[in-house]
Amino acid sequence: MDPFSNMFESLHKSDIFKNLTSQQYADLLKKGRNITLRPKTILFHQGDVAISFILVNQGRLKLTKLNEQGKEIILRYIGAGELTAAVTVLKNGNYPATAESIEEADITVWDKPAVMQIMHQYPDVAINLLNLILERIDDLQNRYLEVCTEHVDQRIARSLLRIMRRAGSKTLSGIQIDIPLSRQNIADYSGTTLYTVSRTLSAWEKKGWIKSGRKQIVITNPHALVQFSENR
Amino acid sequence: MDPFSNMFESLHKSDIFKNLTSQQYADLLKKGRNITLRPKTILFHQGDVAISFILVNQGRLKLTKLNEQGKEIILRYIGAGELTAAVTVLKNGNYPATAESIEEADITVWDKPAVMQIMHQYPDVAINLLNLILERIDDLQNRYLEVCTEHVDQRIARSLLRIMRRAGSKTLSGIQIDIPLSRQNIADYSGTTLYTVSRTLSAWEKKGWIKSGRKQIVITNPHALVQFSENR
DNA sequence: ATAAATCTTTGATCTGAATCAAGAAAAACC
DNA sequence: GGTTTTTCTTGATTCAGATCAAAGATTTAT
Repeated sequence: MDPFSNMFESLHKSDIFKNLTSQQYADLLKKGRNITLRPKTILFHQGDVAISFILVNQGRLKLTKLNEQGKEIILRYIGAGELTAAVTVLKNGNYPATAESIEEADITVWDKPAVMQIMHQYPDVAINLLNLILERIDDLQNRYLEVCTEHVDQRIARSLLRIMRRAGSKTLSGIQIDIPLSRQNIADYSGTTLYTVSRTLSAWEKKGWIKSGRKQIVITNPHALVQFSENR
Repeated sequence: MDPFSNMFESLHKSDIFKNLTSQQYADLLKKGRNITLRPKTILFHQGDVAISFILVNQGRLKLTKLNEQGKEIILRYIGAGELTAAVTVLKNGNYPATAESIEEADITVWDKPAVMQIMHQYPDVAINLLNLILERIDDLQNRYLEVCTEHVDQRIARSLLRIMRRAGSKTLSGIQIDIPLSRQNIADYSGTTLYTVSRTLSAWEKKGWIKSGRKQIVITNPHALVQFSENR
C-alpha cells in the first residue's frame, strides 16, 4: 500500500471532508503538506500565533493548557481522523493550548490562507468544521459541568470512560486504553492530583472494575464504572 | 425610529453577518422571524431537539445546564448581538442547555432548514459563525482551566470580571454590572456555593474593591480584582 | 549489573470550601 | 401596614480532597 492511498484513506475517515467528490479531495490534499512527527514533538505552543490547521492521520497528540501559575491541564487527546488548531481560521488567532505528539504521528498541515481559500471554495468544509467544533463545545460544556458539580472519583470515572471511548480496544480481560496514561496524566485530565487518582484506581482495582499497571489501564467492568459515574 | 431600522442596526452589530451586502441582510431577515419574550420565558430546554437558531436583538438570556443529580450551573449570559443554539446546524442536535430570558427580550429565530440554506448560499455566514463558536470554545477552555486549577475566590473574581466586560456600564462609583445577579447566580456561574460567594463579596466590600446590594454589584476597583484573579 | 530516573502506592496531616444553622435585611404581596 | 417570601450574612462544624512524606516498583541509562 503506497503512502498516498494510505493518506487518502485516513482523510476519508475524517468527517471534515465528507460531501466532497474524490476530485475535490485530491485538490485539498495538494494544498496541505504531510509531516511525520517523532514522539514528544511540540507542534505549537500556547500563545504562539496560529498559522497551521492540523489533521492527524496516524498517532496521537496531547493538547494541554497552562494557567498563569504554571499549572497544567490536559484538554484532550487527538487521534487519527481528528482535527486541531481550528483557531487558525480566526483573523488574529493565537493557539490557546500546546500540542505535542505522544508517539510517532503522521499529520497533514494546512496554512491559514489555504484553509480560508478552501472554506470559501467549498462551503461544506466550513459547515463540516462547524459541526466538529460544536461537538467539541458539547464535550467541553459537559466536562465543565462535571468539574463544577461532581466528586473527584466520579470525574475520574468519566475521564477514563471518555478516553476509553476514543482510544479503547477490546481485549480478553476488558477494554484496554491504548494511550499510555500516567496517574499524573489522568489527574491533569480530571482536574485533581496524582495521589487521588492512585488511591481511586487502587480502590477500583480491589472491586474488580479495572486492572492497571504502569501507564496502562484496562477497564474490566465498564458498566460498573458508568453506573458509578452517574450516581456515585 | 421604526422597529425595522432598529432591528437592522442590532443585526449589524452581530459579527455573524459581516461581509454581507445590505441586500443580503434583507434576504436573511425575511428568512427569520422576530419574537418578543416576556421576562423568565423558557426558550428551550436542555435535551429538546434543536430546531431554532437564535440571535438576541435586545435584552438578555441566561444559558444553564443541569447534571444528572439536578445541580445547575450557568454557562453564560447572552446579550444583544449574541447568538445561541448554534447546535441547530447539527444533523440531529439536541440543545445541550436551557435558555431563559431574564428580562424582556427581542430575538430573531431561524429554523434549521433556513440556517442550512443560508450557510450554503453565503459561505461567509458559516465562516463567521465558525469564528464566533471558536471564541466560545476559547472562553470555555479558559473557564475549564480556571475551575480545575484556581481557588474559589479567584474564580469568583474572574466571573465578575468576565460578566463585567460583557455587561458592565461606567458609573461614578465604578463599573456596574447590568445584570441582576444573586449570590446564587454568581455561585452557579463560578462553580461554588452562595455562602462562599457571600463571604467573598463581603471581604472585598471591606477592602473597597466592590459595592454590592441585593442582586446588584458595582466594581469600584477593577484593577485590584484583576490583580487578585491572576495571583491571589 | 548497577545506578539513576521515573512512576506508583499508602499513610498521616492539613486546609479550603461545603454544609448546616439561624438571623437579618430587603422586596413582594395581600 | 403588616405579613410572607426571597435574598443575604455570618458563625460553627464537617469533610473531601490536597498536600506532605517516605518507601516500593518499573523502566531506562551507564
